[in-house]
Amino acid sequence: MRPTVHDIAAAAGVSLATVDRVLNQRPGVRHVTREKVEAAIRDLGYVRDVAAANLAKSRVYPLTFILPASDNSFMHGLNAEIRAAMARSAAERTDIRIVEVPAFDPQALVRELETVATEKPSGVALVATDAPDVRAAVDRLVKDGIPVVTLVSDLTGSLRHHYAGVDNIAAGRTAARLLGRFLGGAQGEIAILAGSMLVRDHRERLEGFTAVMAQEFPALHLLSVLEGRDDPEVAHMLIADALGKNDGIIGIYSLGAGNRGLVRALKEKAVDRTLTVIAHELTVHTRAALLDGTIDAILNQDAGHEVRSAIRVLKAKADGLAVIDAQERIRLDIFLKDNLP
Amino acid sequence: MRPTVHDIAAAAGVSLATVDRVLNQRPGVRHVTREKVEAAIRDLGYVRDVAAANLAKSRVYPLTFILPASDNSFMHGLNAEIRAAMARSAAERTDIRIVEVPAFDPQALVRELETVATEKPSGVALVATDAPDVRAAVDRLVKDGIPVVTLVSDLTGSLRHHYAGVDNIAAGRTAARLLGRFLGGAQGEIAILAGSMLVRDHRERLEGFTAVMAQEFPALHLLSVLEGRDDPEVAHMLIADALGKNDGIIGIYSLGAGNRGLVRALKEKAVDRTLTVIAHELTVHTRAALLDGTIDAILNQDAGHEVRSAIRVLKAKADGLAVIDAQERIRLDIFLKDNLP
DNA sequence: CCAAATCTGATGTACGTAAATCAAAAAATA
DNA sequence: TATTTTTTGATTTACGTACATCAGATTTGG
Repeated sequence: MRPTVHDIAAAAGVSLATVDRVLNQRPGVRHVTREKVEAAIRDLGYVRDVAAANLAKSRVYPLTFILPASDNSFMHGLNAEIRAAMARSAAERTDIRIVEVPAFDPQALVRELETVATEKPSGVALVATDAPDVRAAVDRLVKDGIPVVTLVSDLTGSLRHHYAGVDNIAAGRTAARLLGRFLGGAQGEIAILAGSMLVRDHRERLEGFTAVMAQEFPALHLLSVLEGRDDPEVAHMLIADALGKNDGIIGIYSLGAGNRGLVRALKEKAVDRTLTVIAHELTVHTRAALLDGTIDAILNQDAGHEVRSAIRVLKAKADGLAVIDAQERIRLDIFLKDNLP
Repeated sequence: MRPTVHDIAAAAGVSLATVDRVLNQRPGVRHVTREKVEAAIRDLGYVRDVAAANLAKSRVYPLTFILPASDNSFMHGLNAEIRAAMARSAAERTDIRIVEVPAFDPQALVRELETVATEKPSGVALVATDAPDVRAAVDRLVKDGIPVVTLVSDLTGSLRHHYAGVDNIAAGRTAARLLGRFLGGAQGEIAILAGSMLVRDHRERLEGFTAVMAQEFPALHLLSVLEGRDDPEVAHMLIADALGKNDGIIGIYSLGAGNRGLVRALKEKAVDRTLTVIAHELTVHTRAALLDGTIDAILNQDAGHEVRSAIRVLKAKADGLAVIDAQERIRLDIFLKDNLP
């Protein structure tokens, strides 16, 4: 049997109340006594029974998720996964709130972070917009003792406790190698469709992609980046235009959202030519395109895993517990038509 | 606030004791009364607080893991992950026991399953050897009310509650497509190195691989399967021999273990030729080979995920709770040198 | 050395459920 | 109707921890 507070009290030769004061960092314990208790805790290998503690505290974890109000499949999926987690709130003792802020608007995000700070939740998860003010606001939250996890897009250089998302540089590099290898030794042009260079994850994907391309596949020439603003219509226009003007294009890397437009353009303009296409995020549209051969590979991040991981980490941090790192690593999924879930 | 047993009792107009009898399926409740209580449970949306219940029961989940006594990196890794889970036993209320049985020996496995049945654990996880007797033994366990999860290798057609492992047919198909695409339109021979055709997961990988190869890459000719018994020495010998005799080989698919031998053979015999190589399972050896370019892609199943998933599922089944399917799907990881963890 | 301040112990209640006991009520049987 | 059997209620203890209160002990400062 694992030791309880009673065992600690007996071993340290103090009362239960004193053990409790030490464990919960309440005042009124002399230094020497505190050390006696801590020694007993170490010796017996006591670990607080979190379930019992939470029961006694009737603890719930109020968690706030701050998301950009973007109207694309990925954000909708993320939203749905958070709602699914809300449905499990009772069992998980969470009380989850979703807040939407205008996308790509650092100031709005900062204001929201400040509002959230006054509510003192057990934890905050946010899709970070990369700006110094946001960093500062996050750091303030952390210094107030509130666990913070970045979701999907990281905020490097800030004090956030954890990042629940994929390594986007690695994603870009992987896309480059897949595209390069799939194209064999062929020579030609590569079109790149991004959402916006203002978002960190897209910038990082591009960075990784161009690095590997330059180093390992010099026969492939990268065209300048098309910014589709994650909008299917814009994406369609840009790709249709590019394919019409340039028949040297033999490959496409779509690193953002709005792939419905990309797929439509491909079906209209590229039936007669062989294009190799790599895209991000598995949606109904990209899935269908992968199956019918329009897209050759999809790189994906599992929003469900990201949300569940963020919640686990926030709860653990709120309790000062360790997390299983391997479990919380969000993996880059590579889907070919053969290994779709 | 979520409803408690007290609320149910009040709503159903019965006493706490009766609610308890209904909840824990104890005898001594008239049919009509039982239905009144169940109605109240539904109406109020009561869900038992598992943490409190476990606390009251001082419940632990005795779990038994049955593994083949195989001496390869993957099984060692699996073993290590189970031990890591044992280290978390206190917090997770588990009491995990590992039993090793001779590999590829259905009778030994059946005997062990029968022994385990007498111990009435809360759950059993096993790496299944595919045989009718084993299926029957598993079915008996299930009928005794003991949750059973197959690990790594499934036992289709049995009553096991869940399979914690990858889809090996999909894995084989994916390997085929990667190899085919990486080879461009080239023509040549493909060597296949397996552990043994007696193991279901290897058979399934081969099945998926040959299917896609035949259908989509007719220019590639598959050589007959080499069985390396998951042994590095045997694998080395077989591959070195094949490469020496046949210089039409342009690709290799290694779908089992013992890749240390494969890598050594490649470094000795294939420095001057360009081979495309796909292997399974990320280990120190395959990892190094991927980084230095000897191997082009690694397909992997995350043993840690499999073990944690098996434990979660067994606990949930023991409590009659639902599992999050998406969370328990074990994914096929595809590693290129760019997205290694 | 006494008063004040600080520390410690003893005790009780609570969290939500499990499980047991005994008494009382209701139903079934004779 | 009397008796037995079955069903239900009331109550208590327990799980391991949190938290509050009050009394008693010990340590400080003057």
